[in-house]
Order: sequence, then C-alpha cells, then structure tokens
Amino acid sequence: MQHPVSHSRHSKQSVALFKGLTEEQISAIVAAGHPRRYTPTTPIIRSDEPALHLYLLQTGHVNFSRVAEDGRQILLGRLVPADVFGLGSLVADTVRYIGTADTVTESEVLIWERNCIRRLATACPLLAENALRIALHYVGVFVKRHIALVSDTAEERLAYTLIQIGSRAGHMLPAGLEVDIKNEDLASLADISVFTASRFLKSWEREGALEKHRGKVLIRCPEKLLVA
Amino acid sequence: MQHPVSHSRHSKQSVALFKGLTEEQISAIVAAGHPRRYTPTTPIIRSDEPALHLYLLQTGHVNFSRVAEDGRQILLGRLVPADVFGLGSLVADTVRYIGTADTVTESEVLIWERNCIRRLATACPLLAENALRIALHYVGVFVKRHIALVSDTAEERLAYTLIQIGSRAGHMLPAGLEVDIKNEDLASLADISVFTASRFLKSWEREGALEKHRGKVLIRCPEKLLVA
DNA sequence: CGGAATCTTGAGCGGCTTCAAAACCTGTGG
DNA sequence: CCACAGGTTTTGAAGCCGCTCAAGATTCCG
Repeated sequence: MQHPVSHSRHSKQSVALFKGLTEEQISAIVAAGHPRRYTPTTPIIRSDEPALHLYLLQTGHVNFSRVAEDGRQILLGRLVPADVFGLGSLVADTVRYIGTADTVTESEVLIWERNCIRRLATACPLLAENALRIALHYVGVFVKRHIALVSDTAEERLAYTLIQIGSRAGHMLPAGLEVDIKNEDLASLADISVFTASRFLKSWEREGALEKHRGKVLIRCPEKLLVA
Repeated sequence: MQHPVSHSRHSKQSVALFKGLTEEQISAIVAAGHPRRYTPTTPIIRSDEPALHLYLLQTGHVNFSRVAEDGRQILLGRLVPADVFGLGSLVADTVRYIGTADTVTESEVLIWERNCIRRLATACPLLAENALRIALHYVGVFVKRHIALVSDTAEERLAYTLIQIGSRAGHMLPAGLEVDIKNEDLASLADISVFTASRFLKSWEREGALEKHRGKVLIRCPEKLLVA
C-alpha cells in the first residue's frame, strides 16, 4: 500500500492547538517536541493506558478507536494532519487515554512528554485553553453522533459519515472527491454493519452518485446521497 | 412536587472545578458568582445559544438534554449538586452550548459571566485545567455510552443506567437506594423506549430487585440487575 | 371526583443484523 | 506471466430485538 499521494503537511496556523499563538511561541513548542515516524497499521497509543504523552499528527492518517467488550473494534474517528490526541496528558492527575490510535498510512507525529507540555502550557495559558476548546468540540461531535444513532436511519448516517470523512480526509481529483477508506471503517463510523454499508454504497453507485473501488470511495455528487 | 428531601448542598471541596484550589481562591471565585434560584422544570440554558455564562449547580437536579431533528428530546445526563455546565464560556472565541439544561426540582445555581470567569481563570490556571479534565471526562462518558449502545442489549444498558444514576443522584434509605426519576427519563438515558424500560423495570420488581413507584425507583439489590 | 400525567401490557411488525457463500481485487512468488 | 492466497466486497435469505401503536390501569392533585 504505497501512496504517491502527498500526505499534506499542514501549515502551523491550521493546528487548532496553536490557535492564537505567535510564530515564536509555536516554533518554541514545536522545537520541544520529538518527531517520530510510524509505519502503516501500527499502534501509537492504547486506550486506558496512562496519558503520558501528547501527540500532534503531521502527516498520514490515524484511526482512533475503542474495542467493545465483545471484542468488536469501534471507530471513534479518523485523525488527519493537524489533529492532536492524548489531551489527557495536559491535566495534573494521571488520566487515561480514551481510545486507541493506530496508523492507517505511514505517519509522522510530534510527541511531547507530559511534564514538558505541561510546563509549556503553564508558560502559555492559551495552550490549555485551546485544549479545552478541542475537548469540547469532541463532546459536541460525540453527542451529534449519538443523536444520529438514535434518530436517523442507517442510510442517513452513512451519507453523513461519508460527507464528513470526505471533507476532512478526502483529496480532490478531477473526477470528484476521493477518500481512502474501507467499507469496514466507513461502516463502523456510521454505526452500521459492513453488509448494510455495502448495500447502500452499491445503490449509490448505481445512481451515479459515487464510484467504489477496493479501499476507496470516489464521491461524485454529494447531493445525491442525501435525497433518497 | 414538593420535596421535603434535602437537596444536599455540596461541600466546596467536592466541586471538580475547584480541585486543588486553596480555600481562599475558592472563596474568591464563589464570591464573584451570582446566586440564582430556579423553579422546577425551568430552562436555564438552551442548546446552540452562545456560551455566555458558566453555571455551578448548588442544590437540586437538572436535566441536560438535546432535541433530535424529529423533535424527540434526548437526555444526555442528569446534573447534580457540584456539577458545572456551560464550560464553553471559558474559551476565547464564542462557542455554543452543547445541550439544554432544564431544572427537574427547584434548584440553586451560581452563575459567572464569561468575562468574569475568564479573568479568574487567567489568575488561576488550575481553573482552566480542571475545566479540561471535566470536558475530557464527558468525552469518556459519551464514548462509553456509545459503545454500550452498539454492543449491549437494552436490558444491560438500562441496568447500567440505573446503577449509575443511583450512585450519582440517589439518596440512601433504610429500604435501599432511592432515585427520583421517571421511566421516560430513565429510558432516554439508556437509549431505549419507555415501553421497553417499563417491561424490564417491572420484571426486576417481580424478582425483588427493586420497587417502582410513580417518578421513583427504589433499588434494593443492585447485583440482581446485572445477572439475567 | 375529574382530568392529566405516568405507567403497564399485549400484539404486530420492520429495519438491520446475522449467517453463508460466492465473487472480486491485488500483490506475490514461482 | 500466470496462479494462488489473502483480504475485501457483494448478494441473498432468514431471523430477531426492540419499536410502534393501541388501549387500559394506576396514581396524583386540584
């Protein structure tokens, strides 16, 4: 699975964690972090481990998930460049990671140790405030997903998920918006079975709304997904 | 619905938002807030409104909910004394409330204006850190509820919900742990229909695990809920 | 006592899931 | 270059959990 695609290195300004900081502050913080590269399908953190590190994804894609008691792995989100994870490392008493992060593609991350990033946050309170905003954002995201799960149909959830993941992790092509994602992951994000996902995707393909290839979806007409 | 029950005024130490602060700091913060009293079933904040205030519940119970597109009201949680809501007021750019807060019983809250609480947070960074911990805690709570929704049965979810709400909002009686909550709210928190909720509650009552009265559940043997 | 809210019970059904099996795609190694 | 093995996707058929709908019972309060 080699990707000639550029795993777009984000600009520093687009990092939500750095919002409002000066160039100098950002540079100092970035310099304090350790870069690291992971091969595809490698675990970076595991859920319930003590949150000892903060991570900033620079290139590549990462699945954030959690396993249910019955063993099924439930995707909570897909992380893209400029996303951070391991926010628990910023609080005083040791909290634990909420989910497991596994690389999907080869990925580069910037890592700070707990004490290091906490020291930086003390010197620069905006960092803590940004972390709070991000955390609240995720609360909103999960509430929304929850509401959708109890009040929308499987088809509506899949359509919404596809649009959402497309706008975040997709890349523009002449033919449309392409997303590198398997049916299995799409299904998990939409909280439906792979079979149901396949059925709806196929039906949209027949209507010309998208094209399906192994591990890829090419969205041609996003508006066609939301109608029927 | 008059309650002779004491809506236990929390001690200042038990407030998660004040964790690690000195008595002096807490007193100063509390002094800066405006107390206010609400009658039962009154809205305090509405979802999607700009987060202009931070609230600390001092006495009473508050439902935190959100309405789905089809109009159904979905309970996200029940707030008890020492809980805070409106955390969005702590971040710089105006975010919006995630849910609606309605009093269940007569309630007293302490209110801070956005600018006021932000000034206090600047002077006392621990406040921001505590807010982050609380936000991350809620992320974990919603993730857990979501996992349960896709992998547990209706009965398991209801049992878990009952235990949870009992330990948070219940009061000890000689006969057991009593919770003031309607089937409808219990059902919403467990993400099941009122009918399904009624069936399981009745079945537990027949097994002697609990007693059901209008608007009340008396839990006698919590362990009996988790078995069959 | 009347009326409104809450709770109960039964019957029927429906959207998804589960299960089984086959088709398909893709990189690999002979 | 072709065949093979692994993972991925498709399709069909059957079943089930919990929901919906309807109606009645119960409790509470003015």
